[in-house]
Amino acid sequence: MSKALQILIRKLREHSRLTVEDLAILNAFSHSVRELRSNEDLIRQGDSPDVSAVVLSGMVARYHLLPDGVRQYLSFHMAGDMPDAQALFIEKMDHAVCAIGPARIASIPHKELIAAFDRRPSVGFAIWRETLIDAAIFREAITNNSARTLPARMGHLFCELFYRARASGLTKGNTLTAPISLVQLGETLGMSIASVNRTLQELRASRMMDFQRGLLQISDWEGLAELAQFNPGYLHLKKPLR
Amino acid sequence: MSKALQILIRKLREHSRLTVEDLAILNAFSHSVRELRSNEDLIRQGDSPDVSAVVLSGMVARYHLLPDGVRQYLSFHMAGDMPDAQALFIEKMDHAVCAIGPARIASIPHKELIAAFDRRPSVGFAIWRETLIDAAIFREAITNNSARTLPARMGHLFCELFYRARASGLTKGNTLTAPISLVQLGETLGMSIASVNRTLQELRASRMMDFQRGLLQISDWEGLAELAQFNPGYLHLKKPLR
DNA sequence: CGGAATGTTGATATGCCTCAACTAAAGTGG
DNA sequence: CCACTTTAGTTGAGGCATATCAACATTCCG
Repeated sequence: MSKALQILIRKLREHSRLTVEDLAILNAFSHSVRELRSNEDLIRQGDSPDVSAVVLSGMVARYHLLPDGVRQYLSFHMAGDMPDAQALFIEKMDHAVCAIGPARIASIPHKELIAAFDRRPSVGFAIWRETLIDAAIFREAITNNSARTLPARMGHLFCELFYRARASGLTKGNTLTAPISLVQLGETLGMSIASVNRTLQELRASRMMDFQRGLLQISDWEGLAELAQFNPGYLHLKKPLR
Repeated sequence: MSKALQILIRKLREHSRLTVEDLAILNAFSHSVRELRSNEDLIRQGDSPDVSAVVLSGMVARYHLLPDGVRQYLSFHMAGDMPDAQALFIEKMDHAVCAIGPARIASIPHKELIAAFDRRPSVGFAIWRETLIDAAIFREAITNNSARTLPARMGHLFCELFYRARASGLTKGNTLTAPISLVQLGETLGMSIASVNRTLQELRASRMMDFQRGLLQISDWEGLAELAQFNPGYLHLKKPLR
C-alpha cells in the first residue's frame, strides 16, 4: 500500500466514486518519487513526457513562457493533484510546470495509466474528471484576470487555494502554507509587483486575510468570499465545505 | 450515415486516430438537431444536462455570468466542436453556452457516449483529447488577457479563430465569418468597448487584418501572428497548416 | 557574515476606462 | 418599400487606476 498512491486515491475520491476494483488497479501503479527544489522545472514547454506526476507534498505551478521572456502562471497544484495529466493525450507540452517551494512528486508511466483506463473505464473517468476540474479552474482564471478588480482578483486566488487545500486536509485552522512570492503573484494575476504589494496591504487592512512570507491566513472567510465573488461550485467537489 | 456525426468524426480526426470499429460506434449515436437563434442560450450556469452538443454550423460561445451581471466570454466554438463536453463528467455547469449568430447543434445523450467509452476506450480518449485541447485554449486565454498588449491580445484571438476554422475547412481564402459584436469582443478580451473599437482600427491601419460586421479578413498572416505572439502548438492539431 | 533575492515605498507617467453625444446599420411593422 | 425603432459602432474629452521607475529595507541563504 504505497503512500504516494494513497494520496492520489484520496484526491480522486473528493469528486469521484471508486469501486474496490478501481482501487486495486490504482494501487498497482508503479511509480518513482522525486524531490524538487524551489523553482525547479518538472516539465518544460515542448517536452513530450511519458509519465504523469502526482504531487505528494509542497506546491507546483503551471506556467507559460512568452517569446519576450515574460512568465504567466496558470494554476497552482498541491498534494494529490496531477499537474500534467494534460500530457496524457497530448504530444507536446504547451506549458511548463515548476515547483513553488520545495516539493515531492511521484511519476506514473503513461503506459500503465492507459492500460488501466482500458481495463477499468471508471478509473479513466475519475482522472478525466480531474482534468475537467482543472479546465474549470482555468476558466475561472480567465474571468478572474479579465473581469475583476485587483483586490477581488487577489482575494479570489487565495479563496480558491484555501478552499482546495482544505478539501484535501492541507490547511491548519484558518492558515495555509503557500510559498508564493509577490513576483509570482503578479505573474499569476496579471498585475505589477508594486500593485501586488499595495493590494495585499489593502486586503490586510480590511482584516479579512493576510499573506506574508508564504503564510496565508483567512480571518473572515465570508467577507473575503463576498469581496472576491468566490463561489466554489466550479471546483466540483462532492461535498461542499462549511 | 448521419451528416451530424460526420462533422464530429471529421473534427476528432484532426487530432486523433480512429479505427474502423471506433467509427462504427461513433456513427451509431442517436442525436437530435436543434436550431439556435442569435444569442439564444444552449445551456445555462447551474444546469445538469444529460446530453452533449456538437456544433453543426454557426458559432457558439461559453461564458461566465458574474453576480454583478458582468459577462465574460471564455471561448468560441464552431462546426465539429463539443462546447459542453465538460459536462460529461461534471454535475453542474459552472458556465453557460450561447449562440453567437444563428447556429445549429446536434445533441447526443450522455448515456450513449459513456456506453461507447466503456466498449471502446479509444473513442473516449479521442473526446478526452478534445476536452484537453479546450483546456489548452483556456490556458492561452489566461495568458492572452493577462500578459499581452491590447493589439496583441485582439490579434491573438483572431489568429486562433482563423487557424482553428481553417483546420476544419471553414475559412474562405483569407476570410472567416464570425458574427461577434464589439461588445462581445470586449467581454472576451477584458477591454472596454471604446478600446475594442480603437484597437480594431489600429489593426486595420496596420493592414494586417480587418474585422467588420462579422467578417474577419487576414491579409498578412505572418505579420499578425508575429504581433500577436501566435504559436499554434497549443491547439495540438495533427498536421500544422502553412 | 556578506551577498542575493524579496519585499516596500514614493513619485511620475500613461494606458485604458468612463461618460456622453453622435452616426450608421439592421431589424420591424405599417 | 419606407418610416421608425432599436441595436451596433464611432469619436472625443477627461480622469483615474495601474504600470513604471528608482531608491531603499528586509529577509533569506550559503
